[in-house]
Amino acid sequence: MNIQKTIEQAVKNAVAKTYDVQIQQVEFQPTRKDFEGDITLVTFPMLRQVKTNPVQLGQRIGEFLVENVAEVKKFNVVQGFLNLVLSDSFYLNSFNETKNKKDFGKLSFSDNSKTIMVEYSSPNTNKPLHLGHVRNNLLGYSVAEILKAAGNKIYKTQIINDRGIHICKSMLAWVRFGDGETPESTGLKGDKLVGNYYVKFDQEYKKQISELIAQGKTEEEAKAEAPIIKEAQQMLLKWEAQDPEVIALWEKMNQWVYSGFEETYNNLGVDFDKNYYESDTYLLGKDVIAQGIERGVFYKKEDGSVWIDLTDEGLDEKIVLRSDGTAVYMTQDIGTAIQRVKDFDIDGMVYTVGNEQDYHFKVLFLILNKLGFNWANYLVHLSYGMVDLPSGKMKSREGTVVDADELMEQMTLTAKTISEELGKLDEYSEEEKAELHKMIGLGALKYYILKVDPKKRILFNPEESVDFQGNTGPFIQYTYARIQSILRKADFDYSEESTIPESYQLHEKEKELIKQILLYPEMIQLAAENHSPALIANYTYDLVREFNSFYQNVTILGTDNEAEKKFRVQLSKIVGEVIKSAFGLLGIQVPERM
RNA sequence: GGUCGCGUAGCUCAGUUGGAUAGAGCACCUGCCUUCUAAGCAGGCGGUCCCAGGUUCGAAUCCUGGCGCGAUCACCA
Repeated sequence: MNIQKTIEQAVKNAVAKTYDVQIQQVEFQPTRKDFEGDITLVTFPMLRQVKTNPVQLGQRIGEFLVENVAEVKKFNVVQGFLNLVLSDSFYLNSFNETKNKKDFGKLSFSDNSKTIMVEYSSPNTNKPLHLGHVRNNLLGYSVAEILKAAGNKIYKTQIINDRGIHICKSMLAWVRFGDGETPESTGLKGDKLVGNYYVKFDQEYKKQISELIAQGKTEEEAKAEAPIIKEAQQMLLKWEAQDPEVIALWEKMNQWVYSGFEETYNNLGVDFDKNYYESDTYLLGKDVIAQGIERGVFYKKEDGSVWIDLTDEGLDEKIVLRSDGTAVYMTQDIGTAIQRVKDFDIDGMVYTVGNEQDYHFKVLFLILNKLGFNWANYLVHLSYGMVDLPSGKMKSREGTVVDADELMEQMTLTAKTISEELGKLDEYSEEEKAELHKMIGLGALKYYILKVDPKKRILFNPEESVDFQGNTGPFIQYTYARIQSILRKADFDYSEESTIPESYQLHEKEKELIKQILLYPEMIQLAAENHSPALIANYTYDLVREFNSFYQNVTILGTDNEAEKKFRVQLSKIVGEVIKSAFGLLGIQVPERM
């Protein structure tokens, strides 16, 4: 069925017959552009078992394949490389098969599918989302879509960090300096309003620290004794004691933040099946720790704190419960993981969290493993590099962040400017134009971020705007729009089977396009295995580059051969479908015109 | 200091399990809009794949040792 498998078997037969040797591995690679051929057999590895020279071996196998495998039309041997030329009819047949497939490239849920929960975003509720969150969101959403396309059942989730001292800081500053401000009264997005007070707290805190230092305190003392920080700590205690007033304030301000986040998520085009809130889960895990002590996984120190010894694994000792019995981050994550498996009967989880937490997740997975959960083997930390600015790390408190909403706004504006310069959309209404500008602006942003290998860090320079030409989202969207234009202009029925004759000689560009299309299914699998949207992005770019070359070198509607015309329209249509499908996996929409 | 990650063209990035002369985009230079959308196409310029050893028929890729950048090593999250 798979052509490579067919050839592989034939190669084994050829070697067995000619040299009486059974070979195990047959190595293929795509033929380099500078040589004639579609698929190349590398003969060097076989020379260990077969005693001959590479050229002769290639020659013998080549002759055998041409004789015995219908799809192999001819061959040439360059050094130890056997380049095989496949017949056009093979490509035409493959093309016709994919043409009729519904969700070409995607697998549906089956017996060997897994149910996986993908966690991403997971923000703090004390400040707005910034570019770092944008990368996280885009990655998490896209990986979820890719895993789904690879045949898995997916739940998207986030854990919202809605409690703790940082939230109390915003709350306190609002009480102190807020003068009753609300999103309604100021016209500010809720998350922005609350974020302002987080900054305000920090300013006040710093002021008090320097005052105390001026009075003769050490920096450490000043940091601990500043009245405002003590007050925030008091507030946290009250929160934990369920003080009605504090709880009411907390609920009110969190609500502001949530509606702000919702707007950002909507604009970004990401969604979640289930939200977990830290205020619900932060106590989870304690029972598990207690059981773990009995089973000897954890041990208690004299002061009452509980630890796990991971020195055998080359790691350190790690605390899992404080001496006062309260939970730490790790306690909570253990509890939450177990809770999720209970809630959704999942086989595994993907945590989209920055690489600064590599160590944490290594430890978490190890602990869950030692606790004996078999699903612990299916936990993945989707670790990605930080997004830095030329000036260094982004810091919310110091205001050196690229705000998510502003960034999207900016991208949309750039798209608008370019679009208006080109002026191709005169028949569009203002509303349609606005929608398109957003689609293109976000396409540029998303592609820009997703095309980079997740584990690499991104240096984002706000001064140099994201490109709209070359290897970019808009270039790919543009190609899609071009294809749709052709389909609109094709005033004949191209839906049925292509009637291209067996003898048809495929144009080189047509053949390259079909080759690239046929790669799509395995690319989805590869991207799923590697949790890498970048593979999809780069694949799509290659496809689109190939199509544009075809488009500009081969006439599609201009040919007077009807069968050829129909075939080329169908080919264009499939390319469009693959672009749309692949971009869907990246969370990027495609336009009918642009 | 220990651990983990990264280092490829001026810049941003690709490079499958080790394979042929290391590829794209941006920028710069040449051509191409009376013909399917020029956000495009065709071409040019541009490389010590961080350095040094090693493994092998063959290394950007694997191993060892350096150098540089980043992260992490809290009873923070």
